[in-house]
Order: sequence, then C-alpha cells, then structure tokens
Amino acid sequence: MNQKKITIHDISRVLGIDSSTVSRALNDSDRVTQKTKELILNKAKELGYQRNILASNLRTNKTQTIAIVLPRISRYFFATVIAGIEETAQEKGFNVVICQSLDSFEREKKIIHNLIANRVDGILISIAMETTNYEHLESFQSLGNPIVFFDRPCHLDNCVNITIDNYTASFKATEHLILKGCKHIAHFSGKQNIDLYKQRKEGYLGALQKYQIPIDENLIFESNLSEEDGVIMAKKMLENPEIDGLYSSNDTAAISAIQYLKTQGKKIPQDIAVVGFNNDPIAAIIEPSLTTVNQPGFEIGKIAANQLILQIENKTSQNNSLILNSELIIRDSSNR
Amino acid sequence: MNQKKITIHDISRVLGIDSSTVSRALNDSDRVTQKTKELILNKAKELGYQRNILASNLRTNKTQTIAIVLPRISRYFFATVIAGIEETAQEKGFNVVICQSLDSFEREKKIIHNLIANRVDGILISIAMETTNYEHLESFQSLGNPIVFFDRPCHLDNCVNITIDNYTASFKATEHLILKGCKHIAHFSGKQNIDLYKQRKEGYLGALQKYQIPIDENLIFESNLSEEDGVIMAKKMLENPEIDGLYSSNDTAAISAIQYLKTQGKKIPQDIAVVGFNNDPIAAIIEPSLTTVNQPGFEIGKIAANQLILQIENKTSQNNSLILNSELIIRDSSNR
DNA sequence: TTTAAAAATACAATCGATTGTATAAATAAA
DNA sequence: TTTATTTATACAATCGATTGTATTTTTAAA
Repeated sequence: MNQKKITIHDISRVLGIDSSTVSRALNDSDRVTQKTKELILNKAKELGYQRNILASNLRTNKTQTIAIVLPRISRYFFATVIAGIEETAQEKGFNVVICQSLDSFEREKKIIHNLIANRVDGILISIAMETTNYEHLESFQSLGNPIVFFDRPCHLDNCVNITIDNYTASFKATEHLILKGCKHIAHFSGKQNIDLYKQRKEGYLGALQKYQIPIDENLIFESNLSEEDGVIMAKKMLENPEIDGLYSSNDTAAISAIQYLKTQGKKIPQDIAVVGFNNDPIAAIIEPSLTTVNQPGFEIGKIAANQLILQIENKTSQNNSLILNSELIIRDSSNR
Repeated sequence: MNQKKITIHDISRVLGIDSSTVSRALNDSDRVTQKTKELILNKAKELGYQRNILASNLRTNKTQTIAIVLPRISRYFFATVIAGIEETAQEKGFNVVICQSLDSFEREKKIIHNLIANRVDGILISIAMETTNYEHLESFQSLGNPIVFFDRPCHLDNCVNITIDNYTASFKATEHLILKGCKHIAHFSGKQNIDLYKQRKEGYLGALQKYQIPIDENLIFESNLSEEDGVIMAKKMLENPEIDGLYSSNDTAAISAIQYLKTQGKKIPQDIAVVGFNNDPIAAIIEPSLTTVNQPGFEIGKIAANQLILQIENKTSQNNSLILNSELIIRDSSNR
C-alpha cells in the first residue's frame, strides 16, 4: 500500500549513471548531454519519480515558498490581493502560505518567527495595526530575505512598498462631498501609526484647504474603524448637528455608521452624505448604496508578488515605492 | 550581517557531548539524564540555537503541517472555520497552510499534488463544487495520511466527516416559512453532486411533506448559487405569481434575489418571505435583514482540526461522521 | 598521431537532525 | 570485590538532493 518513493539513487542505479548526473539532468543543467538527459528523464517518468522537496530544501536552504502576512483574510480587499499574489506565484512556480495577524503585534511576531524557522524565501506583508516595532521583520531581512509591503507601507531599509494613492483618493472623495454641497464634513480616521490612515487624513485636510473650508479637529474621529467603532463615532457625530457629510477611511465603519444614523432618523444622503473606502461587496448592497473608493487589489497582489520573486531570484534588494491609482465609485449615499 | 546558524553540532562541539545526545536532550528524550539535559538546554539558549526544521522534516518525513483546502477563503463561513482550525493547530503545535480551490476540480487536483510533494501531514478539505472523482485524495491517503472532510462530506473510506445537520436545518427553515403562512415555497438548490445541497433539498421536501403541501418540481431551481444565479433564478420565480416564499441554500443567492425582487416591486416579506443559509455578515445588514441558518463555523474548525491531529499523532484512521447543530436566526425577511 | 582543450560524467562531501546499535559508566546484586 | 544489570552516552548510518572538484571521454588543433 504505502509505496516507497523513487529517489535519484534508484534512477542512478538502474541506469548506471551517477546520482549527481541524474540530479543535474533533472534540473536541466547544461553539464549533461542532451542524450543522457533524455535517458534520465524518460526513466524518471517511467519509475514515477517525484523530487523530494524536503531534501532539496535542506540542501539549498530554500523552499520556493513565499508568505502572505495580513490582518484578516476575510476582508474583501485582502482576499482580492491574495488572488493576485496566487496567480503570479503559480506562474513563477512558488508556493504561497497565508497567515493572519488579526492586527495583533504578538501574533505577527510569532508568525514571522515561524516563517523564519520554516525558511520561506520572502514575505509579502500588510502590517498589523498594532505594529510599531519592526525588529521581527529586520531579523527576517538580516537572513538575506526580501520583504515587500503592500497596502500599509513601512519604511524599513531595502524594502519595496506597493500602495495606492491614498492622499489623492482621499482628496477626491472629500472634494466629491464638497462639490455635493457639504459644508461640515466629518472624517473617520484610523490609527495614525499606520501611514495609510495618516495619508487619508491628509487628503481629507488637503481638500478642505483647497476649498477654504476651515479645519475643525472636532470633526475628526480616530478609531480602529471596526463595526462597533462606526456606531460609537456616529453617536459622537450627532452631537454636532452641523455635520452634513462623512468621509470614512473604510467601508466597515461607514456602513455601521449609516445604519445607526438611519435609526436616529437621519436621511442619507439628504441630511448627511457619506463616502467610504475599500469598495467592500456590501457597499453595493446596502441602502443607500455606498459611494466608496475602489482599490485595485488583484493588481496590487500581482505586482507585489512579482517584485518579491524578482528579488528572491536575483538576490537583489530594492528600495522603491510603487503607487497605484484607485477610483471613486459614486453611488447613492452621496447622490444629492 | 548574515549570521551563520547554530546547529546541534556546534553545541556538541562546545560541550564535548555527542550530537545525538544533544538532539535527544532537545527533544526531551528520557535517554538523557536530567543534568545533561539542563547543560545542553542552557547552552542551546545561550548560543541562540534554533532547530533547522528542514533537516528535521527530511529525516522524519513529517512536517508538522496540516493543510486546509476549501473553495474560497473570503466566504464568511469558511473564514470562521479557518479561525477555529488555526486556534487548535496552534495549541497542538502544527502549522497551517490554506489553499483555495475556487471550486475548480483542476485546481484542487494541483493543490493536492503539491501538498503531497510538500509532505503535509494531513488535509482538512471542503471539496470543490466540480469534484466528483477522488483519486487525488486517495493518493494522499495511500501514503498513510489522514483526511478530514468538513462542510461538504465525502464518502471515501477511512475518513472523518464533520458537517452540520443540513436536513434538519433545512426542514426547520422551510417549516418556518410554512408557519408564516407561505403556500408556494420556492427553493434555490445547489449542485446535487454535493451531498450538502442534496440534504438541504431533502429537508425542504420533508417539511413540505409533513405539512401536506404538494411538491412542485417547478419551484426548485438548481444553480451554483452565485450572485448572478440569484438574479436569474429570481427572474424565473416571477413567472409563477403564486410563489410567496423562498428558501435558498445560501445567503448569496438569497440576497441578490431579494434585491432583484425589490426592483420588480415585490415587498419582502409581505409578498415573498425569504430564508437563506450561512448567516453571512451581510444578512444582518441588508434591508430587510435576512432570516438565515447560522452554522457553528469556528467550532467545526476546532473539531475538524482536533480529529485530524488525533489521527496524525496516533497514526490511526477512522471512519466516523460528526454532525453539529445549526440554528435558525429569524429576522425581518420572513417576519410577517 | 600526439597533444591540448573542452565537454561529459563520476566522486565525495554536505545540508542538520534523527535513531538503531554499540559501548562505557553507574548502580545493584552476589 | 566481582559480576550482573541498568542507565547514560557515543558511534555511525541515514533521510535525498545538491554541488565543488576530480577524472574520464570526446573533440579539436597541431
């Protein structure tokens, strides 16, 4: 039942050719003649040979595996990024392992140490909300392995950052509300140690500035942007009856806020126009449907994986940033 | 920069103790005296020793890794199952790799072959919609490795199936509609090669039978239950003006159907009451909120992982089925 | 035909941990 | 004290592929 595996030594013995030559033939080395190669390849196929990846990994200290580390796989945006990464990885012959940090620093640290122990060749990461210390990532780098950051940039040396134009996207989202006549626009912001939320806030501020709307710090609410946070912030918002617009740094908080606001008798978008961020599938379904920013997740994934694999294969490290464009999708929640 | 790794041989050399003893000490074997163990463990810590998992894997032909294979990680139910599996796996010291079949048989086959090549110790799988042939799974089994099926059962020999009480849940869902006064209840069903959809259909039929409602095959619509399918089936439904209830085998189709029905001027639940299945987060958010069946995904994940790891560690194989209870969550879409 | 150069293949060490067997040390029994 | 028995440690092979070096074979040049 439990058939024993064929090794290069079996092929070597059967053909009377040294196992080193067999190995090289199987790896298509040019140190082996075409004729011998064919001999070996045919015999390998005939015997049903399958390379023992564990042995190969040990010898080369490589695993042909890249890891994705992100807060939560169930978020739509991340799911699209994963799809993009997997497509590219498959093309290039890399395995992918997916790890969830759940936005916890401790979990992220554990994950990275585990990835080091398992000798993954590179990491694609969107860092946890809690993360402010990067030693775990540096120790991965110090082993000569590349890291590519996506979505949430990080300014470690020798890293590639793939992000979207958060500033511009936010600017346009806010501008859109202004052009719809909103005079007092609230902003739901994320933790400011995450660059991306800082940039979104700055885009919001930039738009206000351009249209000479005074900046009111009391209109800016910072949180983790969870569902619960959305309700809490919406409550606070209502204390200021002037507010007639809301730009939220994600859809989750925007949607729970809308739901709460509706229970309080507010009309969306007539009383308060709302714009979110991410284009979660739910944004198209709720009522009113949510105006939001769509990010090219699949493309981000493809580009990030490409960059990473490039670095793995060339053993180079880079220090550049790629910024992709996003688009504002206008729906009913701001349509007035 | 690129610090060279400490091996058991380094420890062996420094202490003048053979590497085999070092290895045994690190594995807490009782062939090593307590005193020597401490000596070795302390030195290991001092030198910053980390076991080379690749070498260990090669020697033992084990990887302490289990794989999850499922259609799509972004589905809420699967995401909760994954969380449960990860919790258990972490407790027991196993790594987890997650793979998406996207309901494609070809992808699933490739994934399994890859998992075999990478010597994962066991597989937790919810088979792809397209899968009707199980050779790929049998070849994993024939290597002496256990498989646990969850969500979508499969009747291979020597396998554990973890599912929910699909028949009962469907029965209750349908009964609920009947008790709300629905006389002509449509059913959105999935592909019948998937046991789970067969059982859900049977539960629907069972409830009709109990209440002596004639079964009308024209009220049963079979599809992949995608968003688009939901709209297509809703259109067909409207050809029959008698229909006053809908029980859908998933929320996705139920929700897109509701949206379409609303555009056609149908009132939910007054004209047509709707019940879904899965309790996707969106079910609580749409209007009207969707009555649906909640599955204990987290628990399913924990139990499935426990079963698998048990088999891996005891090298036993089992052939039993575990059926968990689900609950009907009643919301507005059926509240009339 | 002989020699030099290039090409193909063989030899042997290696990656680092594990494990069956042999030996040495410690303890108990005679 | 000597022998038998148990316990602790050392020796050495092994998992299977990879790779630098050495050797043989082939081809080309003289």
